[in-house]
Amino acid sequence: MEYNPSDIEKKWQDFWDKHSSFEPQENFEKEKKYILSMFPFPSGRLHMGHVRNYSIGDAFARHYRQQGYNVLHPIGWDSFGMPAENAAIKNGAHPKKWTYENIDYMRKELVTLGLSFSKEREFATSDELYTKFEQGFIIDMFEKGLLYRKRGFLNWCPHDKTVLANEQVIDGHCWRCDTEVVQKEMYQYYLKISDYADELLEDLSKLQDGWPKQVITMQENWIGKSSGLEFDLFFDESSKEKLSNAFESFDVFTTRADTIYGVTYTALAPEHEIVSYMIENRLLDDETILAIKAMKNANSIDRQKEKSGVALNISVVHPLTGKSIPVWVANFVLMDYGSGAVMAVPAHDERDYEFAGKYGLSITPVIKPFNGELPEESAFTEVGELFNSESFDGLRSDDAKRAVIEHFESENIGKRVINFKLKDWGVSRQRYWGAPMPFVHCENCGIVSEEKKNLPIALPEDIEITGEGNPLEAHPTWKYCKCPKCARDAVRETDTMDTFVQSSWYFLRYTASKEVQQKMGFDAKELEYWMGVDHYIGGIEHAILHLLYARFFTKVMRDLGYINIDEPFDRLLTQGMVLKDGSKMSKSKGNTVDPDALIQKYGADTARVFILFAAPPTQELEWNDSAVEGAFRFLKRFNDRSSNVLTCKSIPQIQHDTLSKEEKHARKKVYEALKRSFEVYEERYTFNTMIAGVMEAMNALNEQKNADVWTEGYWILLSIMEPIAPHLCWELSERYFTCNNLSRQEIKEEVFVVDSIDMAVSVNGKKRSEIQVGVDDDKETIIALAKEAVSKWIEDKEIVKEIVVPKKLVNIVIKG
RNA sequence: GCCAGUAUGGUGAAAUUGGUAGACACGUCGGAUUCAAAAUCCGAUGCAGCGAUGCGUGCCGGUUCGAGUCCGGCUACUGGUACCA
Repeated sequence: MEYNPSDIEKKWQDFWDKHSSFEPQENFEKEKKYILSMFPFPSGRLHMGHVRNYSIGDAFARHYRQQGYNVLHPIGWDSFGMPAENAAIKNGAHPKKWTYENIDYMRKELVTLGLSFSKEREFATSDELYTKFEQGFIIDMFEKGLLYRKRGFLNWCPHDKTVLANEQVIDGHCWRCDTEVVQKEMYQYYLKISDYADELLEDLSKLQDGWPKQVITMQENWIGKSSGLEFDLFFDESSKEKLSNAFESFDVFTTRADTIYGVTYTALAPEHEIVSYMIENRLLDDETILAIKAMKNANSIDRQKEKSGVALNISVVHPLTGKSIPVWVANFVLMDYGSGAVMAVPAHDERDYEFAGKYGLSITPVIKPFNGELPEESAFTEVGELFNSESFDGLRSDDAKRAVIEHFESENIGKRVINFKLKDWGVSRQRYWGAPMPFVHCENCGIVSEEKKNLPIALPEDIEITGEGNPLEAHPTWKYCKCPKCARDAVRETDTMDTFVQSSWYFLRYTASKEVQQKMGFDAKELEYWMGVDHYIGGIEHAILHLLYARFFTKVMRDLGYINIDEPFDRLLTQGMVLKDGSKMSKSKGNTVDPDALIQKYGADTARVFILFAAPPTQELEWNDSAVEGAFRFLKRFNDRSSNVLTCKSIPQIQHDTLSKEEKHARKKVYEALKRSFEVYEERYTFNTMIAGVMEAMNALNEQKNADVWTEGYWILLSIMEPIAPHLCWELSERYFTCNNLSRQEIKEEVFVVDSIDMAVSVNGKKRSEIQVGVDDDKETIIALAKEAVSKWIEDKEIVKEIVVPKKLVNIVIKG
């Protein structure tokens, strides 16, 4: 029969829909698998990154269904966020209408891909029901003191009177009106992720077996725990006077206490309160003030690139030597790390060295290498021996760190502290299309959380989005309300939540069955059964922020008493980006390839086979139109050659030892493919090699004519391929096996038994020949055979060594 | 800048633990079939060389009997960098 993807794909999509084939079962006795692909933002159309993500996830889900598990494989929509507002600005579309129309379209696209998602668990994070439960959690966090307000700096466009996301700032200017962007200090809501820094770091060890090493390393570095010395630097008398005695000293933090005698200057962040004081009180000249403002307004990446600074013409006193140290402002000193001030030791820190070189500041080495000289053109940052350091001279720098901190502590002039790079999570946004922060500003009571019975606090729909100001702030009536505490007139919070808040608990929400969905966010029993997620699949670009926030949120939910797990994702597969023309395919770059056209031309099975075959999932995938054809031809061949298969209801029993060489080889290839498929799902995730194995088996089957071998081969191969190309496999499986083979298949070890082995023979590590040896041949026999095979290369040469690697190779080492 | 990756034929890639580099495909070339073409099937295909053989996993160096794999130093590209999601 001809391969006609559009017919069979429609047939099976209808069949699955009619039979609700992919709903999880309520049977909690059964072993479960929770397979989750990261949910999409409904940008309008699926892109290839989605196709890749969901093809991988669907392969897991279908595989584990075949293995007999109760599988939860849900999908939903990460539907709040900036692009909906951008669309409103551009086309005048209402964010809600735009979003839900996109969802309707994309849902159909998912169906045409044949993805085995549960239907009853689907939701969008912009659904009021979702907002309702989320606002409840946020109130709990606020009441527990995990949510607080403080001032923070935001990109501000003075013309549009609006806050800009980093991506909306282009070369320091507003994306819409090109006005120069300034940093404005405003009150923001923050979640205290820093309270969980230690646990987030420690629990990474629990994820070691299930998560990629690189993600764990990135998270470790992001959390950035370091131990060091914190101490005060006191101003000298004239500087104090200059500052009108408003400040006596400031805090600095260093991880290199051993270099304390090498301090030659000290640097403050441009946002430091002393700097602000000096600007406000006109203690600096105009040029200096402009330079500092420029530092503040530069983005965080540029600030770390080209170092710049200005002297404040004030000085502090070195705590041990009493020497005078000039105070500078430096762009690379960050206000939200440590205390926003550093002691600078140019001799032993790269950044300090570069800065000192640029501004002609003095460099005093205090650590020298154990052997050899100090480098002349760079900082010496390795472990060495102290000198120029009074009583600490001669200590190793790592011992000196301890000794110096102890000295500071005993003199009561400093202390050991632990610092984290991890900053608290700013969760408020001055935007419309997000979940409103459920708080009320009352003149009497301050900030008051809304009563849970009034949730959700839903968005008004009659708004205008122009890109200027905050639409909720501008709405004529929405924000006016009564204080939940004192009932007086009050004003609603107009900030909405970061969309990372929604994606931090959506995986919990999926565990809610239909019966509980209206009543609560999730049910404890259901959650206990389904969590944690067995395989979480998503882009590597989420390695830090989303995954860290989701881990944090899970721990907070635990401490609020909602759940009792520590980590949400047992195993993580980070897929590589789908690239086109060398860069990420994304809605913001507009370099997407449309999957619909691909499906229309070749069918979903081809799209899925291609995308899984083209590269291992963790690697980047550069788009290549021409390779799709090959995937299609493979499926066509797979379909055509099924004409060799006999109809049956169970796997044929075959006497292996009666078979010809080609028949034996074909069976071996088939079971090798099966073996590999198990490895792929459990450990390796390399679907490309799994498909290659199936292709090899197909090629081997084609070398022989035994109908039973063909039939057994298809029985197994259809089972392996079903998670990848489900429509064709169900079709063939129905035709020949009444679908009886779409289940767990057993490996038959007899096919792997061999009586001879091919070994390579190399001379000095260079392959020169091959030999065939018996399974039980001893080392001497093998070496003798090998020497004969390479006699040409070794005659008249002195043999130094003979190495035999069993079942692999023989290496003869000769002299000269 | 900082953190994390990646680099193998004309192309996508394979080589699971240091042990036969290039499996499986794409493409190209040749053949069969066809009035012809498409589709399909069969065969060849790392580079250089008629060949023997030599060279070959981004670059430079090292460890080892043996390195795509381990170590040191570079280069290029990609992701993240806290308001893109």
